[in-house]
Amino acid sequence: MVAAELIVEAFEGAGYRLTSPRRALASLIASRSGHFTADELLADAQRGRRGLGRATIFRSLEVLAELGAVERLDLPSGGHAFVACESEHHHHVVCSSCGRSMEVSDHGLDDMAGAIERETGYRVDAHRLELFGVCPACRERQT
Amino acid sequence: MVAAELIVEAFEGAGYRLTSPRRALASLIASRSGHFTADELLADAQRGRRGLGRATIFRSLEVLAELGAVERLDLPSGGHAFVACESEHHHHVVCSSCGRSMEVSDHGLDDMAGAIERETGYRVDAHRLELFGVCPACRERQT
DNA sequence: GAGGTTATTGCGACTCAGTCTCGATTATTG
DNA sequence: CAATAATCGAGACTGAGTCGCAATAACCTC
Repeated sequence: MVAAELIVEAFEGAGYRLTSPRRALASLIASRSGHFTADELLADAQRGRRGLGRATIFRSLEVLAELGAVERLDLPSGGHAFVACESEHHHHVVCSSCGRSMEVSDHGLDDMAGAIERETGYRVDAHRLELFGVCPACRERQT
Repeated sequence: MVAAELIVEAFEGAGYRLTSPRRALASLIASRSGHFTADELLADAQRGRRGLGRATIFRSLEVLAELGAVERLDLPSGGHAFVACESEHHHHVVCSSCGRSMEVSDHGLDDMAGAIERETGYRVDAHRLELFGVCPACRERQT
């Protein structure tokens, strides 16, 4: 859950026009906790009878991902989802039961990347770490 | 690059029938270094005029992924690819220039997962780490 | 505030990966 | 060798994501 303004500002700050579809999208994203797929947003948009086109959603999500306001996740199922982000470089733990996610800080992953560079000779440019598990609330409910 | 036998044995050991399409697939995979997509294998199969059906390739790859003989990668582009694996739990560095990949060992990722569990309260069941960069050979070629 | 410029939108057609169905085939077991 | 059950291949199908294009609307300038 992230304030809609953060997303609006991301567009604005990067020189994109502030259109009403983009505002609508921002508030849709803000109203979601946890991760969401493009199609979920599309469904939300139609339910709230705001006319948000399919293509627009995909295009905006792509822009937001580039700007770092949103991150694309690869679910274990092979599907794609998104999460809204606040901080710079980070990773997510996502709950496989309720879909909610939390950001986690880097925890020495950079050191690890360094060790791997030395070990393999590769120059490591990018990494992706995704953690899947069960959040405290769901754990409690399970027991 | 992995011996075709390893893959054949994976099928065999898990009680799957040893059919000729599966053998063919094993040798196609073995003949590849680096990662490959299902469609690349399909193309290979047709070029070598072995009749391997599309569905069969997907099905077998799925089985192999379950058996751990192959791992599914999510490329930064959003596409999916596979790599043949030898060892148990590990991760890959993949070269964004030539596609070749290497396995890397765990390097304290488990400790990290533990730290994250303590920090967030999540129980972490699975993680995925993918590293992208440039391999030594390609680095040399670049300069 | 009007007007021009240009980004953005939405629609629908399209692509492409991956899945499903089902009749035909074939590895295994005895 | 026959029976059985897994597997195969072809093609129809699905669903995510993209593209082209004409219509619209932000933003800038005056």
